[in-house]
Amino acid sequence: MLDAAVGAFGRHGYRAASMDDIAEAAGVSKPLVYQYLKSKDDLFTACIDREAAALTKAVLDGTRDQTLPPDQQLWNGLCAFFAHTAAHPDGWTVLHQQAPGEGETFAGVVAGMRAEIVALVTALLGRVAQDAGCDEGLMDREVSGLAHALVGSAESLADWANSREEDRPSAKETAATLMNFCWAGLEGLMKGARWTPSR
Amino acid sequence: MLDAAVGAFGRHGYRAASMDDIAEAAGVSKPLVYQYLKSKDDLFTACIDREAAALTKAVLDGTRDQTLPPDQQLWNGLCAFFAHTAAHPDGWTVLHQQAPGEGETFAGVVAGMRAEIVALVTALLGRVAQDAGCDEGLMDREVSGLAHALVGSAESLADWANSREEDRPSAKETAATLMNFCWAGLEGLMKGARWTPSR
Amino acid sequence: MLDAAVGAFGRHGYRAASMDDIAEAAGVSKPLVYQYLKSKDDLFTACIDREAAALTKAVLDGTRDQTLPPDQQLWNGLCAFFAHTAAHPDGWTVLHQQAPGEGETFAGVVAGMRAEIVALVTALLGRVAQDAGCDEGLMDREVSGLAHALVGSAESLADWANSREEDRPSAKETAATLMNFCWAGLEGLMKGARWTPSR
Amino acid sequence: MLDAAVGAFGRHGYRAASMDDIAEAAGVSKPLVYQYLKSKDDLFTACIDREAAALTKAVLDGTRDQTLPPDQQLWNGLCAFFAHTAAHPDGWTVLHQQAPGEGETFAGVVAGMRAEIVALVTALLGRVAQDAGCDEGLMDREVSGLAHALVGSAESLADWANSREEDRPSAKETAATLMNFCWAGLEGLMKGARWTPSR
DNA sequence: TATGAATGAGCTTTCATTCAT
DNA sequence: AATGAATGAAAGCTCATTCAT
Repeated sequence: MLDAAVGAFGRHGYRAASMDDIAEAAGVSKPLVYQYLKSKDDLFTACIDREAAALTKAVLDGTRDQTLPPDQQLWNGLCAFFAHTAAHPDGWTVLHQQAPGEGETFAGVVAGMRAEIVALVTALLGRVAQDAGCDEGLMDREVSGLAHALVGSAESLADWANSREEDRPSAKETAATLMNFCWAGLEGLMKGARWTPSR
Repeated sequence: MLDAAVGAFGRHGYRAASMDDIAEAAGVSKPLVYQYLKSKDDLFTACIDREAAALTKAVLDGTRDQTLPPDQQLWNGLCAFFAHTAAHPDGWTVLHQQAPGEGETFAGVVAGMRAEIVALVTALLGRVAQDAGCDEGLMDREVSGLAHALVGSAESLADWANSREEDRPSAKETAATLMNFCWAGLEGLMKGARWTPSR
Repeated sequence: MLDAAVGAFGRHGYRAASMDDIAEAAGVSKPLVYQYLKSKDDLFTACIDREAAALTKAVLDGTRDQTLPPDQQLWNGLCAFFAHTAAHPDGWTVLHQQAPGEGETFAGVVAGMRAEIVALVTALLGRVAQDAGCDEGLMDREVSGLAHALVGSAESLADWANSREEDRPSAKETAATLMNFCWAGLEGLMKGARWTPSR
Repeated sequence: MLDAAVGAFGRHGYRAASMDDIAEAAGVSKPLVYQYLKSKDDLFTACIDREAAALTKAVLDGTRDQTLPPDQQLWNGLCAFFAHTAAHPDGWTVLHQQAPGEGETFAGVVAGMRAEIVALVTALLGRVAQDAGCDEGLMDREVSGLAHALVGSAESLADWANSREEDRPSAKETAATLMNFCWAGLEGLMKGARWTPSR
């Protein structure tokens, strides 16, 4: 039933998806939906919770092996991320496009999930900095921004990959694109290389 | 009047913002709103159009000087982008959080704006590749993804910067973070350097 | 099961008391309720019937002894009435407050019960008139009104007694109040004494 | 519009009267009803308030002349009461049959009105006792019950008079019935005459 | 027999949208 | 030109009522 709800929400948005639609899509009657979940808000929250937990779990599972070098770990996480978003496009839409715009309550759940992933990336970048012998304190203020940039580019690529009707890139291809995009820069950055405007 | 509408939409979302709210916020009566714009859809479209045009113009103006080296041009564009999103937070919210989730019609407008900016970035990356003497054809398939990654990280950083209640980074600081994040990678990439999984 | 229903109806009213509430209060499942009584209407009717019959029986039992003088007979009936309404407050509420307002069908049952009691009182007043040697025909038109007044004051006193949280008067005290209130008047009336406006 | 609502509530009861019915009866559309009164509860409350105020005013106006002897004053009040209930049968039904059974909120308003009238009657009875040279303290405990009995009989007679399809008694006739019913008893009572069971 | 699970129907409420002034 | 007043249409939610076990 949550599947139907996620599908409806993902395709029409929170307000536009009526409970009738959802019930019909689930192949049940409206009151039954209300028997399981007390209100539309609760239903939406349940959807977000489930999708957020699933996505978080996928990424955490992908990055479980802490013995790998950071780039391999990041690569694994990205592959897991793109594989999951490709496998659950409606869930991804709900998380990325619908929930944040429908009020603080819903946005908060997604923000929490995002914060968890950002924290993961931040920790990973910290390891890179440490490996590079970089003064960690010097970096701290910047790392949060970098993590947000990395997560944002991954989100954008997930949308991009999902939006392709044909010739859709695989999760690994997308992950490779992102690694190519950022890794050299990050590694260099951790060694102190910085880009500065010429004047 | 559009200002009031953008404010209401940005703060409450498309469905949650009632025409009463908007009219009141604009200090006019509801029928007057309908006299200027035929329907709520039209009003929202007008908002999106205006905000998208303004943001596009800001970025294009920032990158007008084609004689600059690509990194300087990108830097200018990013500064313009972050300055604009910081100066028009409601507009940015409407474009980034509300419009895409409220139906194809609205999403299309934003997608068009995004495509324009992606095209700009793509062209810029093409110049980099050319400067690096890289075989352009070899890159083409990848460049679109890179451009989307870059745009996505910029969007994410705009949100991140706007969400900071205090110690909010300036547009230049944010742009610097992003340049640091990606430029070394992009430059190297154009010279053929690639990240590959070790196994 | 009817007890639970009467309790629920008395406390929440006919519409506000849901079948779920009633079934739960009765400690059985909803379908079982429907097996015994075909519908909510039937259930309510059964409640009213039972309560009306019980109240009528109590009053009739109290006034069974026709050999007593009329005032003693009335006194006995009132004691029985107040004792019953105090012992079955929910039933009394259902009869007095809920049923009359919920449609002709239900009101009819209560009206029937009331008519029966009014008839009893009317007969009693007839005996008083006869004893007083009063021309019965002269009275007839008025007696019905007097009986209604007497019944109404009894109903009002029942509510009043039940509504007292503390220092609640006993059935006999309440009956005495009512006898004091009306008996001298009735007796005089039957002898021809009448109150008339001075102008 | 309140007229239509009072009519609908009086005829069908609070729950059974749908907002559609009320709007149609008022000759307007449902949203208009909501523009004037925020909710069904508010609408019902407004009806009760208005009817209670009107009835209270009628009775108070009838008993305004404090220079009259108590029986005349009571007579005037009763005439006003019966005239009003006969002129506004739906309002009377709402006050007497619907409101008390539909929740504490509504019952409270009616209880307040009733308390006001009971207080009026109580004061009146106090004057009678005083005129009779009766020890007032001795009476106090009983007077409240007497006042409730008197009010209850008036209510009952109002229903009875309104329920007559033909040969309906006038307000004065009804008031006379009630005065006959109670006045001799009350006057005697105030002089110390009491009815007591023979054993 | 007795019930968990399910639903048809209807009610309150809201909102985009339009007259009539 | 500009608005107070009004409405059609639809959504969320509840409840009496019934299957299928």
